[in-house]
Amino acid sequence: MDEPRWLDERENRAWRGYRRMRRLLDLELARDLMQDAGLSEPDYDVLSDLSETPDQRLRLSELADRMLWSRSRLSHHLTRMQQRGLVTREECPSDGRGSIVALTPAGRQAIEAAAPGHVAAVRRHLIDLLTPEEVEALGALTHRVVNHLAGGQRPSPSEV
Amino acid sequence: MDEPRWLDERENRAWRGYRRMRRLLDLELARDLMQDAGLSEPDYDVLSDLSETPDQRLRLSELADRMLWSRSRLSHHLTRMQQRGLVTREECPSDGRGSIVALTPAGRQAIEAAAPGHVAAVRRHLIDLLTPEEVEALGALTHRVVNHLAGGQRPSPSEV
DNA sequence: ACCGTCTAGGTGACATGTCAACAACTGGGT
DNA sequence: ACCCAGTTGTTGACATGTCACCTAGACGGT
Repeated sequence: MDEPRWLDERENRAWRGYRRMRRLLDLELARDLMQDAGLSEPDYDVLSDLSETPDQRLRLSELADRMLWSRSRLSHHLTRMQQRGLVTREECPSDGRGSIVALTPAGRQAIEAAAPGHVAAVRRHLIDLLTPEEVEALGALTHRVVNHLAGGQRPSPSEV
Repeated sequence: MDEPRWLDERENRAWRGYRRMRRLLDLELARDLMQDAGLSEPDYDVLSDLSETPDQRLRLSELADRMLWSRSRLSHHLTRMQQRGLVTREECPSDGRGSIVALTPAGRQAIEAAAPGHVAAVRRHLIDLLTPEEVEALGALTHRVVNHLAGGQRPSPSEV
């Protein structure tokens, strides 16, 4: 094994900064979201993805793929959200194995109540702290990394 | 409540890209790390922080603060790592309540074996995909956000 | 129609993280 | 010397995520 190419000072700064930001931003956004909407981040993501869909409903596996979650994780999480009345499961007419996840009125209400505050928090703690050039750069760079990772032959969490 | 300022297209692209990258990068790095070193990311972080310290040992609360972990989480995790022989707990001479976490030889060996591959993975999936300007921008932007979040009166996870 | 194989989703056991409560100890004020 | 509020680290109960495995249904080849 050759001597590895360690990160230089600039690279290290970026890498550490990224990880620290990741952690702090997560804590902060999760805290805000829980306080003023009673939702966890995973809750919010599920509701958000469902609400963006024309019919407010999605096949479970379709939702799992969009979220980059395993089917198992999603199934467990849906069971909990279902018990809270935020979503329901319906039979899939075209596939007897399938299961369709649908937003309930309470779920719709929850995401609509939560969204403005959440977006405001994202602005306050991230977006509005950046220059337009930085927003642009962040968009470009993250998409490049995502394409690299998604394009590779890495199994998605549901295909393991 | 006024109509919130939703994210425009560019902002949305940055925000979604960030979250997607976050998730994919995490899966990939965790996978690699587990496969070729038998360590989880949290394991790696603990070992890494300890190994960077002059004496290979730290007060538990000091380590928790550096990692932005709650003391509880760290304590639980250390118990597991201790059972695997990667770290030990020592009494703190200056404070009877205190506990000092120290790297064992096996822990040192584990981090030294894991580090080259991990750094290579970070390069392969992130750093080497970016232009020098992007690395610089990522460093600058993340540090600004971190200062904003850490500077605010947000309680750290150990102070809740 | 009947296989054999694959896919969808669910389940239980277990690993990990969170939260509140606790005992042991510190350190300043009196 | 003594109190007492604050800090340190641990613990147990519980929430969440992961993994391996299972059943039911789909679907192509014969």
